[in-house]
Amino acid sequence: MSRYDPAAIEPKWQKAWDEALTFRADRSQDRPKYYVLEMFPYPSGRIHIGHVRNYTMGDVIARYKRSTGHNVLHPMGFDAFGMPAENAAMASGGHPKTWTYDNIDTMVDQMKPLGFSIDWSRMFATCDPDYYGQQQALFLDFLEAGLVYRKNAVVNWDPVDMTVLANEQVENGRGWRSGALVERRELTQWFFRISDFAEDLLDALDGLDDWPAKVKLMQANWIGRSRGLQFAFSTVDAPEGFDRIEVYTTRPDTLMGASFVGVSPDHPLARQLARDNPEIAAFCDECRRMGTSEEELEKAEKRGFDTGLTVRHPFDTSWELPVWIANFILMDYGTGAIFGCPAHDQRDLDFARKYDLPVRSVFVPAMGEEGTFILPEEGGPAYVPPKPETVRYVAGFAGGEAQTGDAAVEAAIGFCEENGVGQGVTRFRLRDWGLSRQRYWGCPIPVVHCDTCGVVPEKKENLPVVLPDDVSFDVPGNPLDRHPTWRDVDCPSCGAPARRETDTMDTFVDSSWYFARFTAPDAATPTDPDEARYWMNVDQYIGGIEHAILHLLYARFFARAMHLTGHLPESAREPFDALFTQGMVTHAIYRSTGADGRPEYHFPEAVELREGRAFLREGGAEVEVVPSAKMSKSKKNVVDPVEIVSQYGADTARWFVLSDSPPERDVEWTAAGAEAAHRHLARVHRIVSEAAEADSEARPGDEDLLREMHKTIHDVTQGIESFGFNAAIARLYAFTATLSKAEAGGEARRAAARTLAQLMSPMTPHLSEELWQVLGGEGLVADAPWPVADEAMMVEDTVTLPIQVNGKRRGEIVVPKDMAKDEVESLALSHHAVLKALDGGTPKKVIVVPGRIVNVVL
RNA sequence: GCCCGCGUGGUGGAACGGUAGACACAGGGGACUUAAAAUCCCUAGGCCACAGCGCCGUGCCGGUUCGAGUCCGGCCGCGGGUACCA
Repeated sequence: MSRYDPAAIEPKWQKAWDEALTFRADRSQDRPKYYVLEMFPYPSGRIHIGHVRNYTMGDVIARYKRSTGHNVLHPMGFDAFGMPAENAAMASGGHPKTWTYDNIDTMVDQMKPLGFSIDWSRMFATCDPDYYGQQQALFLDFLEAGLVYRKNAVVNWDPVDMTVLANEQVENGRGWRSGALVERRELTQWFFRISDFAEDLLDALDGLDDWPAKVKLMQANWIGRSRGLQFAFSTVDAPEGFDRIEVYTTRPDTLMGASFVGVSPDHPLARQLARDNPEIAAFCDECRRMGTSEEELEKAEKRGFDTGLTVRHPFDTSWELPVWIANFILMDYGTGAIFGCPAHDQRDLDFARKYDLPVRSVFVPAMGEEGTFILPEEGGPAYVPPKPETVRYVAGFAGGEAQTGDAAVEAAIGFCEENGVGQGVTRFRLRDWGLSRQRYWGCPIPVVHCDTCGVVPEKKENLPVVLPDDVSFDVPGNPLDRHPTWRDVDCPSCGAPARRETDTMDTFVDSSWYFARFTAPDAATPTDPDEARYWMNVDQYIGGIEHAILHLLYARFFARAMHLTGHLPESAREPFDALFTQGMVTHAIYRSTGADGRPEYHFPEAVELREGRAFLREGGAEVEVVPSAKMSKSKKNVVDPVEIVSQYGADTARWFVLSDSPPERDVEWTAAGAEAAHRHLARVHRIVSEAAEADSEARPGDEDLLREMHKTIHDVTQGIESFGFNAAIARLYAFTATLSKAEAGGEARRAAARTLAQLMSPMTPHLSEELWQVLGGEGLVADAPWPVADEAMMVEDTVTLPIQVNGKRRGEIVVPKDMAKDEVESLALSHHAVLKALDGGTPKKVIVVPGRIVNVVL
């Protein structure tokens, strides 16, 4: 009997699958199709243990679906454009292209030994001119369909490096390289009209039954449908053209609590005033000296500037409100102007207290619920109850005195419409998607700027517009902008000399349609209608929760836009039927304090674990253990999958990343856990090999073993179907133990062993092929039909029922499975623990849940 | 700040509202061995009068229920997202 040797068996079976083209996505047979997709990786350089977990989950599904008779599409590619390649070029002088393709080569070499059932013939990278050329064709079609337009938008501008910064490149309001204070600068940029689809993107969430509820909720909140009132305040003594200030509010019922009007520093009125008031100009400039991220804006100290102007309250023209410019009002949302009601908005209250503006409550808690309520005007916090809650209006103007916020809002809108004060409108928080990036390593936007014709789309026959190779990164900024010749082209319309657009596309564009391209990666058009109709939708999409909003929303928009432009069928407007979001792989951090008092981190290899404590191998000093931290190179708590595979084999790595944690949660990688997984696989190898050689006599334990086998088939199948991989694996551990201890004959043990090998095959495909062969299975286990549990074989005759007294467990009884309820009840009542608790009395109530529990209530 | 999650033994975790701690790691004890490794077996939430039909226990406080880790409300801590990181 040979010992378990993954180094020998894994390459052997990978070769066998390759030669048989086992995992080619093939639609020649008339079977149902199944498309499983894991979010493709960014080619950072090396695969990460998190990738292993992500792709193993997809692989389990892919292999399982193959064995249940599906034509499976399971592709892989690379999300290859983006900033890290340019950063690497700046740091070490290479070229983003070489850096990226070298990384892809390395990562493919690292992924293949893991034995994923991927159709590698479909692989592409988004930086392949063939892929981005098709993306440019999509852009032109979207442009023609009116789905793209240009407008001004603000970016983070580094005034020293003279370059645009990403939000993550802004640290505490300063450029990460130059350290200069970041400014906001306006540029003309391209936008996708995603907001036109806001309602549809929101409503269609209801149909996504196999998406996590939390993701749908996050998307719904992001899209943010709100019902409110749009109206105008008329101004007093304002500059010409500013007779009215349009505002939008979701709480028109609080109009009588208005205490000021606020406008964004980017509001036209603020800009107009800044022209001849240097103080206002200075204030607005200061507000603009801030990053563009919502987080930064929201967390910044709320500041304002009194313009000296006033507006009249719409219900009482003698009531004047001051107009302030405030740094927390976004020009992008609503009309860029609000009215502040400090009593019912904490932010407005903070603002009012800071600048000594009036506070006036509009409503108070409903009768009988006041408790220790303190009015905001008397020092209490802003009173902001949920809108469905009933409150009592003390300064209402529409609807009853006691009503819910929702009812009051509707009544207020109705009142305002009747009196010509404003209109009820539905708005969305979702903004159009700005896709322009002032960077080199991205998909060029295929348009030309001509002095006579304006913005002219490139002709499709001239696609792809290819990135030039001869660029340098020795100075900051976009190399396309300073390239000597690349910009110079003839206008596609009039033929006169013109300039190419040098902005490239947001990398989210690249990842918004790759799933469609996988269905026909070599097609001469973005998709092949026939292939798309067959393979779409993605039946199961798997990826990180960090993509819950942006990537998934953009992809949903793209699928709609691709349908409108004829690239996807109607049925693929919602491209991902089921979504699963997996957790991270974490690892302990080993930390000590260096001579300079700063933390020093140590690689796991440098540390020895004894009795739960950690010591340096070198010198033996004890180090601190910080458990379950996100892996990061700087903290030195990374685990290299290549190391794990060479040490234990791919099957061990695959088995372990699935075994210890539910897939949606984080999993902590521990060396001891991997070791144990490996020992278990070796044990399985030995037990199965023994079973293969056992004699063929029938034994009394046969029936027990086979019943356990059918129960295992049932549980493991359920586990895989419901993403309960860890539970499926726990079941397989138990069944292995049962098999090893079984007093069963050779035939039963071989049947059990064959089933075990098969049930493990999605997780440990190489070992399973090997065992399948040892047991004389026909062909490849990868091609064998999935076993089906025989329900009749699973039935147990008796069941153990816990007996509770007042909800506390006091004993248990073993009864026939189908015993009548009253019989169970009388049996339970004669249980000694119950008799003692009753002490001669009678129970108030006896609850019998058949097959579950008995609860005696005294 | 705002939106969304998560919190259970020494550790990772299991548990259709129904026996809390399955399965595994680390620990303890034992078998085999000249010895070790490997393998196998047993044990294992805490507390106590140390073994009982005992008490306590799923981040904290309160509620619903015959029964709550699970549902509801409020807090605390950690993580993800926050529109130019992917």
